[in-house]
Amino acid sequence: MINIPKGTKDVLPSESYKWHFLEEKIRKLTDLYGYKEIRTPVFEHTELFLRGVGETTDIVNKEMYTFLDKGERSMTLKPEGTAGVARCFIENALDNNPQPTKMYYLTPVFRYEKPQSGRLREHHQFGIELYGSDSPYADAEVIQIVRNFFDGLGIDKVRLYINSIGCPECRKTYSDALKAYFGARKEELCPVCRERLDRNPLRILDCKDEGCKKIAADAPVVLDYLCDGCRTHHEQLMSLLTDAGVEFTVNPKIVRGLDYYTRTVFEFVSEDIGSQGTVCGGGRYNNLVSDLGGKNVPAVGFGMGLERLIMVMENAGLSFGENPTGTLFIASADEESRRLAAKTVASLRKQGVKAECDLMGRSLKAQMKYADKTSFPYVAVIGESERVSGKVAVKNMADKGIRETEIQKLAELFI
RNA sequence: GUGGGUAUAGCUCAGUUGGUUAGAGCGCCAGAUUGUGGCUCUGGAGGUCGUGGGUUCGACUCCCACUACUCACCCCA
Repeated sequence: MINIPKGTKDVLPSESYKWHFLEEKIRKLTDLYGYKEIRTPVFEHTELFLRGVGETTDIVNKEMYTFLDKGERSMTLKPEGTAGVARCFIENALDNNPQPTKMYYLTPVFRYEKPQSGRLREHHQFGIELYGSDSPYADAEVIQIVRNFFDGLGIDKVRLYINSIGCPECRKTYSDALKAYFGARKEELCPVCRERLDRNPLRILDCKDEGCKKIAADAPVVLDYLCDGCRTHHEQLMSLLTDAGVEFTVNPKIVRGLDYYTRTVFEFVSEDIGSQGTVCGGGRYNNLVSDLGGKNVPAVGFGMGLERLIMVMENAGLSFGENPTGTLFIASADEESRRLAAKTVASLRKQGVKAECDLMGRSLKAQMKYADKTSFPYVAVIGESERVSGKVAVKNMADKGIRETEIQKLAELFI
């Protein structure tokens, strides 16, 4: 018995309609906002993520699915969606097109983590990538897409938190301030944070350790250290969100785990799905394209975890639409009639009617049970008398109503 | 990587201080007089009781190890 790899999930035939439902919503939503789908490979050169996501991040350090291919090249299954898009943008010189470039993706992503509720080794993300604009209007549009999407699904208990972590210049002064502040109280920090002090003091703000939390509460706030450009950007974004009626909470402690972020960062968090409550995370990454060797192209976007989104929706009892069923089941009353049933089904399908017949060699009664259990709304029985008369009764399974018609004209009832 | 919890049928679970052929409900399959579903009834299939050791006359039950699942930390979607 070979079972499923740790941290992965099968989507069973009885559940795939939920994914189709979301994917359909996503395609309509992105079309409404003018975003086109971009598809990039599931694996890339490892180097792309080292440079794109950042070598100090946990994702790159200990969570990547990296392997050597038969040509001894180091490849990595994508741990997030943005780096591949940036690579593609540069490689295809998409900045030569009218800007901005508005893209979305649906992709599996892979991280070697210890699985728990809401955290898998393979999960799926819907992401938005908006390249070419440094305007806060772009940040606002991207955030509004998420809120609009949630609204359309009936999700109301997911809260938006925003922050600005500045540009490399103001982040440096802030980082120095943090080092000074935490450095003075180094002994009180947890061991992990003592390590972080030198490499990435921003992350201390995010620590869940009670002692660290207390100290972090009075730490310098990044928003006080923003340069004029970054502060203006942040303020404009907030007023644009207010104009749009998008509620948000400024949380100076959100930092995010990917190095490429600049200025705006945001998270949409649910309280109801366990400790892994972030359904959507994103922000601005103005230096990613240039860091990867492209031109100086600013960008903003987000990634949304679809498994977590489904958890939120199931938790709230929200609808994924109907699981589609067939329309007409044609049962056969005897062996002689199977051929006519099969021929009739084939003809109906050509005319676009979702028709099925028995493939199990079952009795008529068992065929009826099957049609009932699989929720066919209509059933027709073909037997000796139907073969002779060429007419058939179509039964409505819900109200037992019967309609007579010629076998040849069955399709007319359903078109 | 660090902790806690749990492992008995496809699913949800019983299994009495260790004692013969391991049970239920649901689901699945087949029947309940000859061509009609839902309700009811009857029957059937399906488990090396997570794996490997140990204790014992005897282990699903007690002990150890391993593995898997799960929740939390870390991190993130």
